[in-house]
Amino acid sequence: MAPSITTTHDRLLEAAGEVFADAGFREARIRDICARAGANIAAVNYHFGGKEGLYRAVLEHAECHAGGAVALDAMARLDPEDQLRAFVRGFMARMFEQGKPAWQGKLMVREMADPTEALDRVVERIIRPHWELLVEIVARVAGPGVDRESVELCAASVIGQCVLYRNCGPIIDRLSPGHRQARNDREAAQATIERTARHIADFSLGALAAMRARARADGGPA
Amino acid sequence: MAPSITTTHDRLLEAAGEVFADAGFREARIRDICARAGANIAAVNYHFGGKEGLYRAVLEHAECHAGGAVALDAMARLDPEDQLRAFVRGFMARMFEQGKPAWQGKLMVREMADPTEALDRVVERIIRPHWELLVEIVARVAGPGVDRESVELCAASVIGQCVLYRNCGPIIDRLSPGHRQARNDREAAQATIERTARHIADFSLGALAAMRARARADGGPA
DNA sequence: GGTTGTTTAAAACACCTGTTTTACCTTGAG
DNA sequence: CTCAAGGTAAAACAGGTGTTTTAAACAACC
Repeated sequence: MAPSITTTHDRLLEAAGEVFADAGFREARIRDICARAGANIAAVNYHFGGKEGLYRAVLEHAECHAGGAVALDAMARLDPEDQLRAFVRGFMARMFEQGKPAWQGKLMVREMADPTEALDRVVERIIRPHWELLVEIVARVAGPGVDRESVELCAASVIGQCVLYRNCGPIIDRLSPGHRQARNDREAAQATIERTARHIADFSLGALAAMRARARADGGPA
Repeated sequence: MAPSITTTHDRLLEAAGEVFADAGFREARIRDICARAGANIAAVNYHFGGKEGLYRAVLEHAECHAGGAVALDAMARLDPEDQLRAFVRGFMARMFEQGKPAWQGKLMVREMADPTEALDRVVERIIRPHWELLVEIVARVAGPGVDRESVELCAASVIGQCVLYRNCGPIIDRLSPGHRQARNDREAAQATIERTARHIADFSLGALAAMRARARADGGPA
């Protein structure tokens, strides 16, 4: 990181965002963060009171830069099906992209795999908005005949498919070599993500269509 | 653990199995393992050469007790659809059950979330057999018109849905309170697992049916 | 210009965790 | 009984990590 543009406080925040997003809270080393920020180790304690304080600050910072991802309005004109496609694509992108906008997604997934003290805050501020949006979309796709519990199970199914690729990359690479995510080739990686997102959306839409049809068959004539 | 029934070597292996399965390799503390085994800390190094050696020994031990879970033969008489249901139910059970038979499943999922040096071994000896079986089942359900890559993506979708509930329990509890997994009430937990497994199987079967229909529509007339 | 409060830097600290050492105990053969 | 070998126990060790201390550099103000 360029140590010239901002204050130590801000450089620390920036560097911590990257490191926490990539390594998670526990595996992140504050010596590493400080090295990237060109700051002294004691600076973390001085400015943020400790590693946890720094993590909380990064979360707050990430919340501000949430962007318009969690906006149903932006997709209001789309079919529910296309809304789901857009959601999955956006969700996947957030998990794999590089740069600041992706922090939120990565931190979210990290907190899923390995919760910290800040779990409640992360759930309420970051995860729940995404979740509510997805549930809303799934409910529309599934149609009115499907009860809330089933809708939530379906939403969880969608999330599960997405998260797998983030958390189990090494195993997927070994099991399904053709799917190897070219880590260095940005374009190839992007294409793989795109393809995977399309599969997840299609898979889920197929499932939801079946569920809708079944609900109609069950509930309609009754 | 009862320190009376076996040798220190075996008690250590037993205790390590539990702790590694529940906490994962990194989070497991050998002091904790030794306490459960009623053994001295130095015993780990004496008998297994270190924490990693102990982990490898546990894996070997778990491989022997694989049981007949990875047997397509046992389900040969079922429809492919019921084979998938059986697979999902068995997979979920392995991840959540308590006791020795569940080690393998838990270690497998742990290695997914947080790989160790033994990843290659775990993949080849434990994960791949399950994977090949699942791919085989999915291929049958999807029918001959679906290519291998799509089948593998679908298999990954199934696994992703299952693994989510193991790795993201705390978040699911918070997002979907109705689904709360009663940790202490064995029966309620069992019922929840059963219900979730049924959902995952139905969801996936719906998706695969749609995919099969589409493949037939695309490929048949062509 | 001196003083005061803020920020930075280097080192030391305390804690946790896997490992090693050292001595002791138990056992079984000769 | 003696002694050698394998196993066990307690303590010390070494490496890494977050934190604290101490002093120095800097900036703003009277």
